[in-house]
Amino acid sequence: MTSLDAATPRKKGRPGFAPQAVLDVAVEAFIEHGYDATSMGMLSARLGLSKAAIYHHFPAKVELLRAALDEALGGLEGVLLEEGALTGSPQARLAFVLRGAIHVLATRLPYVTLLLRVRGNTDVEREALARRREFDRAVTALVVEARDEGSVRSDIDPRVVTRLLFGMINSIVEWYRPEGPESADQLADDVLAMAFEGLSAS
Amino acid sequence: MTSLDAATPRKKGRPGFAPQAVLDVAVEAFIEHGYDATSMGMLSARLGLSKAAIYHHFPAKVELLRAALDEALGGLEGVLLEEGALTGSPQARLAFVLRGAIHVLATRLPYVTLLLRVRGNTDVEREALARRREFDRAVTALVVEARDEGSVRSDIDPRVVTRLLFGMINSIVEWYRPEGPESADQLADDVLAMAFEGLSAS
DNA sequence: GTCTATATTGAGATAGAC
DNA sequence: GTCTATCTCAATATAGAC
Repeated sequence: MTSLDAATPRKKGRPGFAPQAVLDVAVEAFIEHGYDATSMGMLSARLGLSKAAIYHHFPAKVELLRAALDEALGGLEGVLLEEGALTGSPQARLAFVLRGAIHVLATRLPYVTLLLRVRGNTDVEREALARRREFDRAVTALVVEARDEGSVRSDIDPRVVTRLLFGMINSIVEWYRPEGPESADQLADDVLAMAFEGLSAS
Repeated sequence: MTSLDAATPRKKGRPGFAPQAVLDVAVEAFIEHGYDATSMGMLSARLGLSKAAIYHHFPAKVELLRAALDEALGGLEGVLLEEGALTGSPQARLAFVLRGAIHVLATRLPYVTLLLRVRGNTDVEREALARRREFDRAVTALVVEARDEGSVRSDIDPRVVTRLLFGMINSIVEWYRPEGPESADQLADDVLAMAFEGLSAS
């Protein structure tokens, strides 16, 4: 996954690269330099592969971006379909979705990191932002439900609440490293504690 | 400031552009497309000015970036030097600094937005990130003081607390617009309420 | 499936006239 | 202070051999 030897074994004889290996290297570079500032030449150098060979796996640079963003969005959207997001009290469902989002973020860190850097300059980016907005809308709806139920404060606009919640959650990509001391579960505990109870000592 | 007629009046006869007008247009473009992906040609088109004329005001593209980042960092660093950041209880000083950071963010929105997009690919960016880290360190020290005082929860690592706080605060640049309905003071009230008291209904 | 070689476009920056 | 014209280099993408 991180190295040159492909994760998926090849079907035929040739050694070569799995598309997944190419994608992972590309995502790493996109995060480091930004999508636009990353040249196919840089990818080819990192892969030890010619530019032309990359075009064999992905027909255009933007298809690498599309595949990566889809990986992130699929994960987030999947959380909304899980059991815990559909049954239980609004507060419990909200907590489940936030925890799920943190889990996706931790397990698909590079893909989500890239998603959060996208600004909507190409069609692929705009489609991704639209899907992301749809996800946020679903979470805002949960915040509204929890507020109506009385479990969440009602003195702040639910959209602002949702934005601040995801501001906190999304910022995790800036510093969390899976190989570090903190597990994804511990991380989620800390974030949910800060989100629901706040900074003040109880 | 936002338009073609310069803010600072020219010393000599020629009309021309104030450097500040060039900078503001550049920052807008850097935010929209990213620094690397913004070409001097795009800036020249937006300004209605030739590329060569831009080089008259700023000797290189990266100097535009440097000036913008300095604007943001100067504002944040200034907060730490104000009266309220130096006197009072740790909790009060922490709240003052967070409120001040939100105020800087709202009043220098484009500059801070750009600062938050910087990834450290050039020397100018790395210097900016170092200054930003120094600011964060100062805030972390305040969190530690407030924790020792007993006013801030002690079950989460102060560095994690600070990162989550600024994750929330920094995310404001993604959606806050000064011309919108919410004033900067209201915004700060909401953010501090969420930060200190959390999402749960009291 | 990978290579070398190349077509074509646009980048940052400069020269020198006005 | 601004212009046109241009230098040099690197970008995406393709052609065609192996």
